[in-house]
Amino acid sequence: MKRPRTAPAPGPKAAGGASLPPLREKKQELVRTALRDAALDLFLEKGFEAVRVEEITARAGVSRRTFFRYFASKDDLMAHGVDEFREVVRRVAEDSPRNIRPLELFRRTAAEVARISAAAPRSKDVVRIILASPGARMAQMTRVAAVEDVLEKAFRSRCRGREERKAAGIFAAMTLAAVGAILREWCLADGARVERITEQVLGAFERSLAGAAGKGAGGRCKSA
Amino acid sequence: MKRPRTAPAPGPKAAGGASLPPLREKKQELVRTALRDAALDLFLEKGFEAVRVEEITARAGVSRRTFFRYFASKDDLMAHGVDEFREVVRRVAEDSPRNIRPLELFRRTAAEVARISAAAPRSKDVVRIILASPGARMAQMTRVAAVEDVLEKAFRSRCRGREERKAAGIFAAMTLAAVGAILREWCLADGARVERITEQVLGAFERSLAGAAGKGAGGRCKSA
DNA sequence: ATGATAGATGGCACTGAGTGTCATTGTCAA
DNA sequence: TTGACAATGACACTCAGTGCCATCTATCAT
Repeated sequence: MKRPRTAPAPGPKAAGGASLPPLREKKQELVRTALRDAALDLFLEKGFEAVRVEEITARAGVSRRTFFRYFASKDDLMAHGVDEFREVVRRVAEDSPRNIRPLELFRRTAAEVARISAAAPRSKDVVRIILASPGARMAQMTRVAAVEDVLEKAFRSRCRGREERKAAGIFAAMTLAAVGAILREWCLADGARVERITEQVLGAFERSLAGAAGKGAGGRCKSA
Repeated sequence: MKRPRTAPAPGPKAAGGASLPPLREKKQELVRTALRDAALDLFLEKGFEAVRVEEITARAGVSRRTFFRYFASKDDLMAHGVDEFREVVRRVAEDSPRNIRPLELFRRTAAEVARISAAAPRSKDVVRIILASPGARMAQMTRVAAVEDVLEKAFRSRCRGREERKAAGIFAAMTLAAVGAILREWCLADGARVERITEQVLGAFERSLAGAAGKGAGGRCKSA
């Protein structure tokens, strides 16, 4: 559990876009990736929960204290890049016509977030770790929840009535779950492109939603 | 974060359904509810993250060590009764005709889980705490994830093709998100019955899904 | 170049969650 | 009553996370 006692942390200049001397920034990035690579390797070897911060820092060659200047917590390592999803989500919502149906916004957002996720460094390793360790899954979800709130707002503005806005949260959760399903299949499928998997999963979902007979294997039509 | 170092814990006879002498069981239940009530009150007063276990045990009149014999963690307090959802989900799936569409199973499961949740002791307080404290929300999600896995299996058996089964996870997440939305509205709505809120939210969602003009307020028909 | 400055690191001590162990107390059944 | 066993409290311990400060190093003005 997070214990947000007081201030954020002194640490490296927070990487907050602000201009920073070149060599310093280079070194920061070096330490950050060393830490992250060491951690991901260890998570793959021993499972997320079995790895202590001390082991990570030992492998990366920095002190325990320095670790917490780069990452807020062990969980934070699993959430790398998740924060930028907030912007992605906002952008997709803005770029989409104002009057598309929620289901269409769902499709676009899920596809885009999945695309970005898959392109991130060591993305398959991250998925593998999450599939293997419940703790890692939780660490992810903690961060993803913040994205869900932004997503919910986006969906709210696409729902017509006051009543229907209450369902925006369901669309938001659907979207993130779809991303999860896509990434999982993409990780298991041997070398397929994300775009293909995305169409496959999203298509399957929409067919199941409609209840119409799909073109897929074993698709018997059975009226409810 | 959970650190599952070794064994579960010695503690009270684990409440595992096994027959236990009457007086012992009574006392256990007394301590458990004292602990839970004290915790919930404190969470409402100060927010989930600001409450230390020590404060809870002080108010309940037991030692710190005893707390961890009744609850695995502070988070565990927020997940009271969530575990039984697994059984509820299984039961709903079994009681439903084999050939209903996933969307119908979604509706039935969400409605039933929401009904059970609302009937739990102090359920509105729990929702209130979750709405106020991000940490409490996470604590819930951690446990709910286990239910999601059971739910996913249930949905998988309702999806026709091998391809469509890949979408089962999306239905599972949808369902739990719907429960969350229902409970939130139920908590905000003044004294309305859960059943009414359930119909409202689920109906709104399905209308939004179809994109057809609903009967609800402000439902203009707008073709995409 | 050189020295002042600001940022980065490491070490240490501290809080708080969670766990193992054991002596003590209380309940139950014979 | 007494022996077996469950529950409790006290203590010590591990590990995550944080504040503080001394030290080191890159940057920049002179």
